[in-house]
Amino acid sequence: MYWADELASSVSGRQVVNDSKSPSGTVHIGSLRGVVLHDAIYRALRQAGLEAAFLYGVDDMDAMDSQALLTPDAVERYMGAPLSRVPAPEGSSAANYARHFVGQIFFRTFEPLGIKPEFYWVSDLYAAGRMDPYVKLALDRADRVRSIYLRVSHVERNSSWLPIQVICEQCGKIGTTYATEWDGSTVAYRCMPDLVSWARGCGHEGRVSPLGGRAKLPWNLEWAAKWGLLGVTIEGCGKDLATAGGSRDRSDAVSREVFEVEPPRNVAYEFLNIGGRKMSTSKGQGAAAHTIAEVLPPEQLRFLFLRPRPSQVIEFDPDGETIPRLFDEFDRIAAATAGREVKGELPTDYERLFAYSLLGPTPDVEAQANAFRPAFAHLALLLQIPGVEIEERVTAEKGAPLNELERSVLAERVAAARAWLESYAPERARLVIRRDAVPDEVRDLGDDQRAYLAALATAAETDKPGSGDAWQGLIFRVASEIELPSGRAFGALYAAFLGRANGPRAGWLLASLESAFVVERLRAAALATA
RNA sequence: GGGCCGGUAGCUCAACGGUAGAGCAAAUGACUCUUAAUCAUUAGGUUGAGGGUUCGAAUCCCUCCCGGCUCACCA
Repeated sequence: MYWADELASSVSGRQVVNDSKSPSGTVHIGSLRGVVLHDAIYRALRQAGLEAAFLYGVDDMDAMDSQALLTPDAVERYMGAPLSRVPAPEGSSAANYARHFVGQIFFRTFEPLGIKPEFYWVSDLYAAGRMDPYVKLALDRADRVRSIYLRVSHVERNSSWLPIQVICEQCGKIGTTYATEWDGSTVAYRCMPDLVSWARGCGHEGRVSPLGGRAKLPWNLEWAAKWGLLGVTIEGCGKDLATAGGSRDRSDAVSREVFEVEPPRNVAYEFLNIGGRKMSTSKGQGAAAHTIAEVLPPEQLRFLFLRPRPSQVIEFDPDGETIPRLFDEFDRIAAATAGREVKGELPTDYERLFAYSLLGPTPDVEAQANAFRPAFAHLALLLQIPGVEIEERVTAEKGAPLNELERSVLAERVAAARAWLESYAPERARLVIRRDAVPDEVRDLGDDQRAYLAALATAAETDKPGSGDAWQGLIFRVASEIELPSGRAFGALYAAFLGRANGPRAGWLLASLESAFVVERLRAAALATA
């Protein structure tokens, strides 16, 4: 059974799926794995007939800890401040930094993926006082929190330490304060210049109520508090958090022992590596989500994430043949789902995989499976030949007019193929007509092939073929006249015009060029000596 | 040092106790019409290493090797 269906069949009653994201730094493509996974779980629950909600929280009370996207003069002032209070970059209409980056960039990638969770902002939960009961519990039971840290993660906290981060009343930073002395209504705090390496506190000291949005819980407690407040029953996390003694273990223990709530079901998922390396937000490496999204339409992106089990690392190297193959595999699964015979093995539960790759919540699986999908690599090739009418060609391949769905699939793929040719396509997928000079590769041609080129030039002058079809016919006719196998004939043409052994449908290629140039090149190549 | 996940054909992966498989790549061949297509054929593996359990192990157990991540701060 598909893993998400298996999970859905093992629970009962109303389910609340939650996922969250800290909006610091860039959003890279790996961040989307969690989103897509949670969406699949949500859909699996609904399909199993369960009542379910899908929440997505933005941790915008977190301190700004990435200066990559701040202007130099803003670094000193805002590093360490809550993301909800850092201004949005110049030119943005968003209310603050968090809303700019998550709202303008990340959320924009949700909609196209067909993912529609209920969004909430953690700063709103605090400001509305909804987190207050958990803040109080955490402070009242600070000794338990400390002992959990020690027992679960072997982290020893000073006995005066409190599980709360106050926003400094003077400088507005949250990452730099250290709080002590909870008296039931206020805590004492100091804004430390050197508490953390990435931000500098102002030195202010005071007492303040930690309620109503003036302070936040540390990460592990905040996570557990959200579970309790929102009644979360299922929440996966990346394997960096899921390790023994790691964040998840700590939050689970806090949830049970401090807030006395059973933590949600976990689904630990692996990373997406690009070229063998982890995508890192803080180091700014790795493709941003929207960059990959240009080359991979939503269904293929979902497919990429949903095909392996969550525990499997995804090695995604957008160079080379990876992207065309992803399309091909998707098309094969689509064909199999439609009941057509396909070559090779199929993943178990391929129909489920296909359905979850489609945009939700209730896609028309049958129509999608039956839709005609032009091969990606072939489209990329056609796009590079001037004068080719793509839809006409694709319609001819299908042998019937495209329906509306197929036309939108085609448009999507044409855009993706264009983007791919500009970014990731390897040299050998790029087509360059060697206009300047006869390619060196013609030296490897045999005498029979040279004779063929000369004969074709002569025939072309007589026949004046004006279309791809006419050229294609002539190519075959001349080959058969001099009894040259068509494979050798085509090889000669590709060498003469592209400097390579193979290429796109030759008739169309020649038809796209001026006939004078074609004839001249055929003669020149025929005469080239070895 | 502890933990988690992984190591199967050149590459990406499947099989998860019952004769090691597929896709792509490669090689060969076919083709008067999608010649980067399609079709046919071939080659490619002591399943990281070594032990154990079993009638039988890629699969279960132990040890080791290699890779990624993680366990201190922060999230």
